[in-house]
Amino acid sequence: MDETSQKIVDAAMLLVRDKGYVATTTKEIAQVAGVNECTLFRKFKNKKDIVLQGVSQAQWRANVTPEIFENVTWDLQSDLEMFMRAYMDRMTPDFVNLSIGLRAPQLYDETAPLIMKVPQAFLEALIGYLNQMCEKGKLPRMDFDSLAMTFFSATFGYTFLQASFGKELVDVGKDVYIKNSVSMFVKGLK
Amino acid sequence: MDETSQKIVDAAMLLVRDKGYVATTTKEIAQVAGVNECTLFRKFKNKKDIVLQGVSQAQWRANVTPEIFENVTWDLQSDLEMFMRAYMDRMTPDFVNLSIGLRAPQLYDETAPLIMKVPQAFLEALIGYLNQMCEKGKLPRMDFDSLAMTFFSATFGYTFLQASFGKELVDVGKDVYIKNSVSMFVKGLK
DNA sequence: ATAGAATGAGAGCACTCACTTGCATGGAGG
DNA sequence: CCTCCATGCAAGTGAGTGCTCTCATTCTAT
Repeated sequence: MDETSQKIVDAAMLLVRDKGYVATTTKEIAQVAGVNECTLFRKFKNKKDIVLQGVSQAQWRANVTPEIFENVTWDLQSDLEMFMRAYMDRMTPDFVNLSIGLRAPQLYDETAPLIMKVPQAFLEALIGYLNQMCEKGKLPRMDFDSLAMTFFSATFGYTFLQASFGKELVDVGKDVYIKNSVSMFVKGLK
Repeated sequence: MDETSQKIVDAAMLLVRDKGYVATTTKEIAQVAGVNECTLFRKFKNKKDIVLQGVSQAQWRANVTPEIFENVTWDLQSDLEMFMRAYMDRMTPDFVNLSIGLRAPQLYDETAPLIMKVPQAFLEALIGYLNQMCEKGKLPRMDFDSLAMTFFSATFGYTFLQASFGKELVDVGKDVYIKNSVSMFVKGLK
């Protein structure tokens, strides 16, 4: 992807994050990208195409990829903290808002599989990890699919709620949240 | 609120749920409500006003009110299950989608305090409950703000993820999820 | 130096948007 | 019977919308 196209994609994603897909106009994308409006349609088929190119780039999915969950130490507490922190450090409020801005019915069918890559990377890594911990004899056999879903929901839920309501809802900082919730999970998994 | 106005509000909320606020047109609201378009502007100031009236009604906030968390039995496992189930039974995918459709920047400043009533009702009830359980000597003293946030995040996160991705993500049914996650919480809280 | 590709400028297309206006109609209450 | 109020109807407002067209300009590679 050439430089101009990338500038256009970046501008589009910023605007979708701030105002949602429908409210984002091609005129404004061009303006933010610093190009003429008709250049958009020389490089891309239409407005939707621009955004679709964006979501397909890992950098616009907060770089949450399977690799970031690889550095495990086989200590349950510190590994679960690493999982949660790896997600939260990348999935900033900006990216939460972007993924909401992408939920317009006009594109959700096509963006959903890409957006889903993010939770999938987390869940597959975590389920794999728990199974290996079980094989190592460090965990009893349990319903790891269900428990991984609980742990990810707790991670995702906090991230989303903080991005949406901030401290107005409950003033619990990230570090405190990670520490307390992980240690409860560890106790609950034994 | 007279019958015609309520029909208009209801139609507007359905459309916002399905297509988002920006993509919802006044022409379509009128059509779904079965009234003439100009009647909308006789009853309400503008399009935004219609939706704002909607969010202010409890029935359009899934009827998640503090009262639904009152029937506690002071048994930790069954009470936590009741909390989670009371939320999930009401907060259907339709309502999840509605609250996303309401997140347009044009109204979010005004809708956020109303949407926030839902998580607030859950969290305040749960924090109060945990403190009382502590006073009764059934729980050790812990950081209940943080732990309640974990439990609500796990509840909200699952609800939201199921509404967004369904079984494609992880095929864990509601009953299994509630049972497994609550029993892990109970172990973790002791 | 020159050809070819990329881009800008500007006008314009058909269409939709939220919202308004003027007038006709119908039904309920005195 | 008459009045009044709610609503329907049709037309129209001006301001966008995504997208296209033509033509001029700039840059780069040979």
